[in-house]
Amino acid sequence: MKLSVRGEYALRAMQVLASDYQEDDSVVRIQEISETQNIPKRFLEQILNDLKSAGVVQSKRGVAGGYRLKRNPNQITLAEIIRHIEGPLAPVSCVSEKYYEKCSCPDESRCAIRAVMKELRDSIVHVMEATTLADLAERSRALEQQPLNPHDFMI
Amino acid sequence: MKLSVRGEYALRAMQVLASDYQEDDSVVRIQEISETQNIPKRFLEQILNDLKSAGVVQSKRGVAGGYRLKRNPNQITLAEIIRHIEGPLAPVSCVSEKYYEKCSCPDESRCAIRAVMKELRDSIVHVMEATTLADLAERSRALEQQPLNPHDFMI
DNA sequence: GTAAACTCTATCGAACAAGTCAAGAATATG
DNA sequence: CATATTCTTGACTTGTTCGATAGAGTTTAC
Repeated sequence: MKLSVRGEYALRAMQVLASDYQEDDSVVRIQEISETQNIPKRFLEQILNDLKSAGVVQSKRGVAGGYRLKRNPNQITLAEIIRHIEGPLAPVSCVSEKYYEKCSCPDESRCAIRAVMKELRDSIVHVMEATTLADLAERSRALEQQPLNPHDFMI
Repeated sequence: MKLSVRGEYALRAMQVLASDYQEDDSVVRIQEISETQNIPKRFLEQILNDLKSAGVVQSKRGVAGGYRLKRNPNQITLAEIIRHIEGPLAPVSCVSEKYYEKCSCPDESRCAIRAVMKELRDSIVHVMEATTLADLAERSRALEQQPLNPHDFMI
């Protein structure tokens, strides 16, 4: 049920771009993201490139180059990012809406596990579609202004 | 966000044992599970063995041998099975209750992504802890009695 | 005692994940 | 125009996991 490191990096990078998003053409360098987020630069290059082909970000080359979101952060959901980087959100592909594949069980239409997995899928998709990069940026701003919460050290 | 095939097989096998569960010592042969569920027999052996060390099932050797649940199906949740076979249910380990690990982000306590992942974790855990093998067996019985639903062919 | 079943350990190939590298193309700036 | 800076592209490495197979051993019903 885990997100890959790749997917996690993608979300972190997109959050940076979202927080930096402005209507003009300002871009953020890979290196800057890499340094502030502790993400290996070469690896991040790949990820941003994927997201470029996916139409999530756009890039500008050369000295003052870098990356920026292609659309307004409130138009980009976490679901979209993860689907591009990781594939289906569904825990098993026989309940995936976008990447459906038949499974090996004897009768899919009467499979109780499948019914439960459908519920699970729905709740995962619900969270991921409901959250946009704009939400993320806003929450991030809110968290930055709060003092450190000692509770967070006690997980 | 996917379940491994191993985890899926584990759930399917446990569902069989749950449907067959009786208070006496009756067991189900590996081969029978393997055949009805289309699971490679040798592979299933490994999985059942894991679940035996985990205390979920018990085995009986010899001619009339096989496997059975060690506890009543209503005492075994899907969460328990998956945790033993796959590890953490949490999408990232920095929000896992049972397998917490620090992540590489600059400030975990103020990480907006982490906050969202926590919500996601909670909804996943909620579904998986709420569902027991007894629930699964019951739903399975209910589904078997229904006629085929044409809607299921239109996913 | 023997055949049927599980037990345990080892191994395998393929795929995938995470990360690295190098050579190339575009561009702002002096 | 030269150059340093930055993205681009694609290949490559290294380690791990996944799914599966194999074989020798153990237990038990009959």
